[in-house]
Amino acid sequence: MSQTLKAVRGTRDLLPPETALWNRIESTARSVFARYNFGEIRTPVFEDTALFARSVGEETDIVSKEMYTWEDRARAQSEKTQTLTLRPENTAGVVRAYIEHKLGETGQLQKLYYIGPQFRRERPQKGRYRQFSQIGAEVIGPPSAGSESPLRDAEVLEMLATLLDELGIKGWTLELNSVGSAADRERYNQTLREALIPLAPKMCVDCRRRAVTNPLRVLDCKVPEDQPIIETLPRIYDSLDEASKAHFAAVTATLDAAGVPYTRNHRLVRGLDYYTRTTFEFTHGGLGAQNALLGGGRYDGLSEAIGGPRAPGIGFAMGEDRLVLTLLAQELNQKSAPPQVDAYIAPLGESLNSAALALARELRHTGLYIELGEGSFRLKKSFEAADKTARSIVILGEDELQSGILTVKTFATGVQTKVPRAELAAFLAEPLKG
RNA sequence: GCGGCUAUAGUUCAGCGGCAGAACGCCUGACUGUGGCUCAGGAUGUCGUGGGUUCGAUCCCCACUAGCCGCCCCA
Repeated sequence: MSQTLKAVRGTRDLLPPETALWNRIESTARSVFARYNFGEIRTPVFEDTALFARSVGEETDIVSKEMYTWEDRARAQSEKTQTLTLRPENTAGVVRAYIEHKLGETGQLQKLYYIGPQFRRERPQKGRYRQFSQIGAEVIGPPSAGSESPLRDAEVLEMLATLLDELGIKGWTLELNSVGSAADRERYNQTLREALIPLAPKMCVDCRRRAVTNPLRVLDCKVPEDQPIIETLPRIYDSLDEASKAHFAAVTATLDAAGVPYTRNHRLVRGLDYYTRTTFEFTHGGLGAQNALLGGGRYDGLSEAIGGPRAPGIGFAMGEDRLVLTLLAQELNQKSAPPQVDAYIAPLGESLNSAALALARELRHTGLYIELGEGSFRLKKSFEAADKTARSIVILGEDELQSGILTVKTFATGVQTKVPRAELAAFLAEPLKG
């Protein structure tokens, strides 16, 4: 019994016409990033495992159980084996590249974006795949370049609001919080742990476990009965030092001035260890449990954590798969787009096939979108095929070839006319006719 | 990693312990160089994979695989 080979669990093929939507999303993102003076960075799909362990955090689920990791065998005795990992996210790779290429030495703020596949070995669900694509950007640089300024946070958030609007995402929400410095966070963790000692026994089993293992995660609990208790817990804002409070106030004031709507979410504590101060999520209903379109935040200590110079930064990662799902759901109610193909060339008889390709070549060189039929088709079949794929049909029979005057029928109007070959391209290029 | 639901035509899905079904799509013709609307006809398939029960399994049971939903976590 031969097994048919299939895409492995959690991976999938993207086919037309959906790939057109992916391209639209990516070109929109590139266009917005360019206007904000971001340049593209492309880092390797795999990296030394230590990079992720030291940046994302040894204890996070991502690193402890979701990475695709393998031992790269040595090819020579002098070569050491290395433990490699398919990147589970891209910020670590970008910061590694920033350090490796000494971009901090330029003294300039680095504004970098990426679009590409990431890999996590999670249980697949709708909007969650083992190979998934993220669109992300990072603003990073030495403090002297202004990399710590709350203006940078606000600008990134304002850019994201612009991007989601230009993509046509309706009804997004920006949720904003601050987790403070690494020290603030540790202090809060301790405060929370203590506050939970008397409360945890009244909460769900997961919270009882989290109260000990990872108190911050209690804030994410969705069990309705636990909500009143969670509301009484200390808020992270009260554990922030004055500088972090001031930073957060400046971010919100700048957003207010720019007219970017947001809601404060005291419970928004992100899972990756490297986040400091500002953290945020843009969410959208209709994605089920995977309601986050994108998430991000500031990571002022990340560069140093992986052996680089001080290089504060802020960035985000957007789930491209989820953008596609959201846009597809929105477009369900809209009528399908008209065919992009300008004309379908129908040769009448196989002897006209070569003349048809020559004509198609001529028209395509003018920039027209042309589909080429097949001379063995009966004209009726050519019409049926043309009507499904193109806005018009160009009939190429012996008469047309001899006279140089082609027969063109426009489907939208049903009008059929004779057009000299020299005028054909111009005729087809007019939207109302072609 | 855990729990629940699901798997039948290209697609969306019915179905039943005893010949494999519908709609849409596809093909052919009515119409020999004219599509859409209509009418007539046609083909859809290892019923996810492997085992078991049974005279007989697409149906019942088990395992596996995959998808969906939730948990964990996260984009």
